[in-house]
Amino acid sequence: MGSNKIRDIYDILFKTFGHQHWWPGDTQFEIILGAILTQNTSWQNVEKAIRNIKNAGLMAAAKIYALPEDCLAQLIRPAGYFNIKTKRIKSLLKWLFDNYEGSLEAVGNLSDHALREQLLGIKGVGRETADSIMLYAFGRVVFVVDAYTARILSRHGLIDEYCDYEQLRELLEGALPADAVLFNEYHALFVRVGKDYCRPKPRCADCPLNCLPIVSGLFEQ
DNA sequence: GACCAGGCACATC
DNA sequence: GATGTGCATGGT
Repeated sequence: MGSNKIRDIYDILFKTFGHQHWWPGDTQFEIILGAILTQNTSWQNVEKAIRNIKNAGLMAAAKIYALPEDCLAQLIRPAGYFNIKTKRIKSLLKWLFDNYEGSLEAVGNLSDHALREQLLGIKGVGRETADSIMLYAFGRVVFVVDAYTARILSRHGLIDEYCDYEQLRELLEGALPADAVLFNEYHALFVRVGKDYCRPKPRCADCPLNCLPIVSGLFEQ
């Protein structure tokens, strides 16, 4: 029930938008950094922060770990919430260096379950950030749920908008073949159509998913 | 000038 | 367990 619709939505999105080439990042470390920087923040702003770090020649775990907090905060300023994100990045790096000598390769030896538990234990890494790191930095078969996922599926009447994160993740993982490449593409496509059309105030004209009848029922005054 | 963005932790009830 | 709030820059 509903699983065919979930596949149908994927097909429409992929036909409309094609490959999204996610995650936009050159290295495993850059992906992880981006996962924290993009929390409740547009990728456009994150790119500025990443560029600052690269221009300073600091895009490496050990270099960021050694950097004073106020320096890091200034570099990532364009990404917003820069004081909090500085602490989150530092806490992730402290975990990485305290437990794995700074080696992401060593982290990669953890089982899916252990990796997720470890990531969720880091202050500043919640479920979406952990799952983004799992999927996009480590290629684990985890569906990354975000605000767009919930909004889009709820506007198609497939879920309650305030559906629990884990329930929604299980729904998607159950409706789709367990394939990291597919999960990668689908999450990126949700973000793509969400940004363009499925905003809090919907912009349904020309949206390829065409949930206008449902949405107008929900939002008309 | 509002609205919004690829969340999360923490306080309070 | 559910709900509310602070965190902050930058594009539309």
